[in-house]
Amino acid sequence: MPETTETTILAAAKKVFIKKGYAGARMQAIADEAGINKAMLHYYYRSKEKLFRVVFEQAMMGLIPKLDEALSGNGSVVEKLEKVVRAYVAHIQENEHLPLFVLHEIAQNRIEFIASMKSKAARFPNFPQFFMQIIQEQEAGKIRAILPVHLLLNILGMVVFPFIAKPVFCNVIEIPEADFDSLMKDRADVIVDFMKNALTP
Amino acid sequence: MPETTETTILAAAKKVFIKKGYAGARMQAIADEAGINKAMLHYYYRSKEKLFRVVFEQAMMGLIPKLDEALSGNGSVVEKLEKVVRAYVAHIQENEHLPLFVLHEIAQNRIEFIASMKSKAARFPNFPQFFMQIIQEQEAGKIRAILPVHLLLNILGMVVFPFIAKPVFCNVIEIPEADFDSLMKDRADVIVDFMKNALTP
DNA sequence: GTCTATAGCTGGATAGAC
DNA sequence: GTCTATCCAGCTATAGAC
Repeated sequence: MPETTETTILAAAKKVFIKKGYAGARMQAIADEAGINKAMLHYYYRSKEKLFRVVFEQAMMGLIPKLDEALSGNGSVVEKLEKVVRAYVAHIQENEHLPLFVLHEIAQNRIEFIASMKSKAARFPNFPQFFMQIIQEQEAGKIRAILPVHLLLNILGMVVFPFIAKPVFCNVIEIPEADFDSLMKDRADVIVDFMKNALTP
Repeated sequence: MPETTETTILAAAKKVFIKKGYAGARMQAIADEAGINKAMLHYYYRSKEKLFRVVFEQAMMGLIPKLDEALSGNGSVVEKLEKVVRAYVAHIQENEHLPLFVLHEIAQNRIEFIASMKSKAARFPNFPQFFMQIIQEQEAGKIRAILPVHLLLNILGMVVFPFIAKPVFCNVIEIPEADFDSLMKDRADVIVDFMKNALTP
């Protein structure tokens, strides 16, 4: 990706929006971060709203296709979920503010995102198919009974929560954030282990 | 609690702040919600910042002591965690925007909250003690090995995540929010079951 | 205590020179 | 394309009448 002014702005906007949220972000802060002038933001992206949409879309694009990559193919349910866990933990560790950003902005329903997302995303996960596979393995006695939706929520919850709760958690439990980070290095392994135990009949 | 103007304002402020976040909340919106005038907000609470602090503090007070209630006493680890799950699921179901609010605002570190919180909270959970109990039960072979911090994160993740992710989840998976809500009725049972299977040696 | 009116500022957006 | 200067709406906060 060449470093044009346009891409510099976008990178700066990502940083600021994802950290502060739409309402908390300031165009001035984005301009400063990009090392250029406020007017340029409007020259390239017209408005705060439009700039935000680009940032948000790209943020989602970094998440949704990862699910598809993990869930498609022909591994077992546990193998697929293990892929989900590892892919997300790794991705979030490199973008720590990302999940909270996405969750917060969607809760504000600033976005009617699914329509635009599904059409634009190169890959989109096939949930009905995956859920079916879960049920089949359960009927075959390979994994314990649990509604597929709940299983997915359990996994995603264990993956995502620690990162968005880090500041609260460190404060309440009183451990330094550095210690927390080093604990998180094993995070994927711990989740996979926990999941396997929970699902083994 | 008598319905004075002061309490009316606070209730309105809770509603607006928790739904929109600090940056997204408008004093006018709070005034409207309370059915009174903007000037009154300042008369009673001086500034947006000060009003926010009261709201935030009370929000945290609704969460932290619940942990203590569940973790103190003399049940087993699993029994205590089951209490945590049931208490939080119930509480969040009645305050659906609460967790995202707390997580988002703390991530913005608008709050150096632990100091003021620990001194004001009537009950504050004793984590070292609980973690010790976990280790003891593990050494006694009663539950599987897992670092106490990770275990707690797993449980809280499974509890909190579904509620904060509801809008995303419903959009991506394409199920109506009403269906999701009815799924969530069993949520506590599902988590408890999953946890027990994961922890049983 | 409660209201109306308004001050004062912040921040998104634009005009216009270069 | 990039900058400076500026407009104007929207917001917090206050003054002042009742």
